[in-house]
Amino acid sequence: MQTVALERAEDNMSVTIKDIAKKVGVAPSTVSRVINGNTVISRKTKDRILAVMEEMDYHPNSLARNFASGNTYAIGLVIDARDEQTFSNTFFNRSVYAIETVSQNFGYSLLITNDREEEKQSAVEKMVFEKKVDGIILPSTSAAPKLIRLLKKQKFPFIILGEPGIEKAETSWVDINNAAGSEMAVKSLAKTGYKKIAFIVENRTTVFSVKRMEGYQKGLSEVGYPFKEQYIQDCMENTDNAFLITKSLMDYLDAPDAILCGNNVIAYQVLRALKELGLSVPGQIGVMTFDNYPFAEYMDPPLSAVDVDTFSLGEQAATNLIRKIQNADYENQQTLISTKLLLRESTNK
Amino acid sequence: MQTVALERAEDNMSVTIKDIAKKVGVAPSTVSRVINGNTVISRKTKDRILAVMEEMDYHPNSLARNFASGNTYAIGLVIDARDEQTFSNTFFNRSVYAIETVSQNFGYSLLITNDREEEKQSAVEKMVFEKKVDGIILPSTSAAPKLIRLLKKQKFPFIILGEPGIEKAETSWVDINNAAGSEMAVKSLAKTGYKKIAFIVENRTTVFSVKRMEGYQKGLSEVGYPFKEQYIQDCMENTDNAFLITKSLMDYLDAPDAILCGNNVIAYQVLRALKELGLSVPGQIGVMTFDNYPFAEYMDPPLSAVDVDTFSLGEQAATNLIRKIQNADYENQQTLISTKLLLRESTNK
DNA sequence: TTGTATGCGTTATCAT
DNA sequence: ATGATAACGCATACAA
Repeated sequence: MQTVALERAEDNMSVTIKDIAKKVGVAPSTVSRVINGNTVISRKTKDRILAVMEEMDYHPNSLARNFASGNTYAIGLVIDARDEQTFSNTFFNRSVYAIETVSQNFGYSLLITNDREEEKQSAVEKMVFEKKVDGIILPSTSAAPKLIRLLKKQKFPFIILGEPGIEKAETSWVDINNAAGSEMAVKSLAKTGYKKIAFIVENRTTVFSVKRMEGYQKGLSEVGYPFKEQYIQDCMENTDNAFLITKSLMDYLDAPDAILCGNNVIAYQVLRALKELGLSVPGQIGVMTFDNYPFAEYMDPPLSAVDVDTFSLGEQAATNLIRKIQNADYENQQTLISTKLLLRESTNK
Repeated sequence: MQTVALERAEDNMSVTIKDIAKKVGVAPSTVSRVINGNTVISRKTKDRILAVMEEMDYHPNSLARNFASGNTYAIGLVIDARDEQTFSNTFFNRSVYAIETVSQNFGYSLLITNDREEEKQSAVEKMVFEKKVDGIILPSTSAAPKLIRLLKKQKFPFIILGEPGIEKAETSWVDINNAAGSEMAVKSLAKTGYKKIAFIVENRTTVFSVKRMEGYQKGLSEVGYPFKEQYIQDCMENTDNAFLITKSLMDYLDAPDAILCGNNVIAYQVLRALKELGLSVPGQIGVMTFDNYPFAEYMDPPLSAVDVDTFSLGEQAATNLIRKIQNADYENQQTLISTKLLLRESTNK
């Protein structure tokens, strides 16, 4: 009869396993077993229970479930709130999308927290102490030594998004293979015939930037090009600087014939500067950029790009984390996601 | 003594209010009352309890708290997964940032879910049925009649992000004042001296697009300009089309002298097309765009823009939702966020 | 102001 | 394969 369900609904009381049990004539524990499905139940009772659950419009109360089991079935994603930009970062957001997708597939909720300092403890520490999630994904910029220490001490599952500056071998992390990315960029440019390749980076300090510079140098040496200090230029976090940097780069006696850019905005400024100088791309100078979004292919000319698969990045991170949650002995793992080269007009010699 | 805390830690068992109570020599309920702070407790016992909590490194178990109280202290943000773009949408992401900020301030966690269809019920319905959150924020694109009906029937707190197509008056929602936005754009262009203003929209179907077109027409009539059908052009969701659209627009005998664009990418294509046609901006034709990110100010020339404050959007949504959660009688509310005009070179007559 | 007792809905540990 | 029952940690109604 639908009546019971309706009465419940009117009273605004939820149907519980007890109600199901009573109606079917079994013990609540039997109903619980059916729900969890990890015990063998006779086909007959199982079917009857399922039918009644359907009939009474039963939905397990996750609050009670979590409490009884001690799991939250949620993972936490930490956002580095020191710059609001994170959320505006398209690449990061593809990762978030991937993380959400994987979580949902595994039956986990995704909880997002900005890593701000509160009165005494950070929001992240709070998540851990109060058991709000079963594990966390941490951007490397938020992976402070203190936090890492806490997580390890509590044996709290976590994975770092981006190669960390510390404890590289004693933590799990996932990153883009930045070194390989710029190496393949240099090699491709060289193969096309460019001889003097400059690199304009966002900064020289972050791990990913350092890796990219290493890969750049490695690429040069592998194709037998000399490394020139002044061919690496630093925007110092202000991409507007790329405009003037380009102009002065092209002022050198020994000016480059190709420029590799750390991101799309830098590339945009480089193109503007070259245009002002009356230099044709790719005729007189080649331009290649990291990141294939959002404007790379709309630029004039369309930009060749080192494409970075941030979906995979998030996917790997989430998958690894959930494995760790479900298996405490799961070993630490470091993963590098390969980059891909998208050749477009801007490097067509 | 630290000993107890240490033993606990070694056993990997958490300190509970019972432990605190025993140590202090009070009843667990007294400890509970101190934690929740809504009962009057004698200064003396309160201080002793707080001291011991500190000493034993106590942290309330949110699983137990939530279960006992019946609240999750979490709000759900639904993402429209039908396009992965949502996450890549900078404007949307500013809203997310705001929502997270407000939630955290009120002590709520933020849970993000893609609105995909699962076996039988959507992820959103699941959140509601299984009491995973206390309320949800729903993009208007996900506000299907079926879901709205469910939410209302369950008296489940929710708020819609973007003016919904249905039940406008019987739901709470927050949106950008799109109509006023294009109206002020038209008026500003007219005031500058532009006489024939075209409008290239993403589509003609979504509520926000319809509102913008209404505002555009209202603006025209207020400044006494005639409305011409062919001055409204539709990209049909493919912004690349804006390139060809612009070319054919300028082919008319009665070609426009200003173009208002639905977003940055459209504006970029418009600029490209005008450049190819050898038309100077703003000399021969003015260009203005909705949205001030990310490239509007870097364009050549820098683009005037209707700036849309998506941070406020999210802030309002979250604030209203939490009020609703905390006060069941809180009345439905419809909020429109004002737009702002950023005048740059592209409309300098 | 504080203590006692009960219950929240489920899982898990014994039984049988 | 299933039943009975004890937890889980906290909030709260009722007593005192």
